[in-house]
Amino acid sequence: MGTEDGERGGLRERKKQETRIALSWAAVRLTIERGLENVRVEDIAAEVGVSPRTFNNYFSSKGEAIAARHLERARSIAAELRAQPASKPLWEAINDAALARFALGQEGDGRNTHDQQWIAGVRLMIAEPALQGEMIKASAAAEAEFAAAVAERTGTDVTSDMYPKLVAGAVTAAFGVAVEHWLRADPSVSIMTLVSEALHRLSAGLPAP
Amino acid sequence: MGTEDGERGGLRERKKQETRIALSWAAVRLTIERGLENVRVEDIAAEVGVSPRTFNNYFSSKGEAIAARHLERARSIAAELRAQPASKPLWEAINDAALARFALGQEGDGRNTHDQQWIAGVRLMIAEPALQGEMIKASAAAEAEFAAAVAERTGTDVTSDMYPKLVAGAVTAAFGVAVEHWLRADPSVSIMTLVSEALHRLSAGLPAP
DNA sequence: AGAAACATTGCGGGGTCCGCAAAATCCGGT
DNA sequence: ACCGGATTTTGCGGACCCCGCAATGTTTCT
Repeated sequence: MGTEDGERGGLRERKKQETRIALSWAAVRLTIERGLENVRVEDIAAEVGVSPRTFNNYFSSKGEAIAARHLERARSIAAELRAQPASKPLWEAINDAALARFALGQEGDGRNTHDQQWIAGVRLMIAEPALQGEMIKASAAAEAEFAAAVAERTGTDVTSDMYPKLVAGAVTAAFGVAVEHWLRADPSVSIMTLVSEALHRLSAGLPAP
Repeated sequence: MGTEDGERGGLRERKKQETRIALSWAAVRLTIERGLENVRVEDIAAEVGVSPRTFNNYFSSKGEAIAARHLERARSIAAELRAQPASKPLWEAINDAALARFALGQEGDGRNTHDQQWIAGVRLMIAEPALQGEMIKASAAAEAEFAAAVAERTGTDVTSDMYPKLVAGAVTAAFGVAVEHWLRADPSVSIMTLVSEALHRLSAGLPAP
């Protein structure tokens, strides 16, 4: 019978990704429940049904497993930027890409468990010092992709010109600030509003208010 | 005989700081020589003449010890910003503060061993993946101080207004990009030129070139 | 089906980091 | 100048993490 996988790359690759994501989510979930210090690699592996040794084949540390969720989210923003029509002005495209990806808890009516989990996860990464580094590192990784997208869009060169990385760095910082404020202060203001405001100020040259 | 310390806080505190700095430099030096994987905590402690256990009283990891140099440098920029006259416009003050602190290898004539060591240290932190996180984390820590300085100067509030953190984040990113380009590409261009250019672009709203 | 490629697992070791309690050192008052 | 409390340093022991290696499955290709 014909192989009816219908998916790219073969079944093997697919399963790997599933395991990877499952491990990552398990790490987040357990850490939210018990705190980072009370979660051993053994527990995470058990939750997914693999050996502890296998966990370390996927992630080189507990922290990396947790930050992997964040990394993927951040990456998707770069992808979204690439998906924006080339005719759009850069800052407008950035804004639209961000808004598309920061649409959280908007759809449906709060029944979106994964978003909830993710928000709790971000809170965690901000709170636990041991995770802050990992989250920042993940942001930096995504920043590189974002810079590449900006370079492509503006016809500049990532290696010879500072411009793309400058934009990527500033935008990443803006996202971070917006998210942090959103989590800390009143949740009444939507994250999207804050992100838009931050980006707008950036593109205006951050004049003193 | 009279205690002729002439320094603040007592002799004890002083010695602690010295040990701390000595450990940090030793960590940098050894890692440059042998690579991170070939340096154990034991070696660093031995170099300074303390027990391995003591090392961990000062730093909670090897990486932190190395990044401590970077952290101190970054902090000094925030301090420099505070030292700028309040009458100066914000962006001018930021630029001047940065230039004052990025004056490297300029003075004297290359006889400045500590600057050389530091440059090599930064190269290291950029190259070794295990150290990237630490360096970024240190940058983030300094960023908070920078934000406080900006808040003070602009009369904004760090907790309620995004502005100070936005500026701090963007500026930190700009420093990072400038340093990275300086290290990677031709060392002919001075770091100060690159920093100024990056800041100027930022304050102009990062228009596509 | 058979072989090659790849993933998972167990084992073992080097190393890090921390808590704890004893020894060494410093500081301030008399 | 000395003593008592406070602080630091140190050694020890333990829990855990992370990786290399080699054996053992499992998928993919021909």
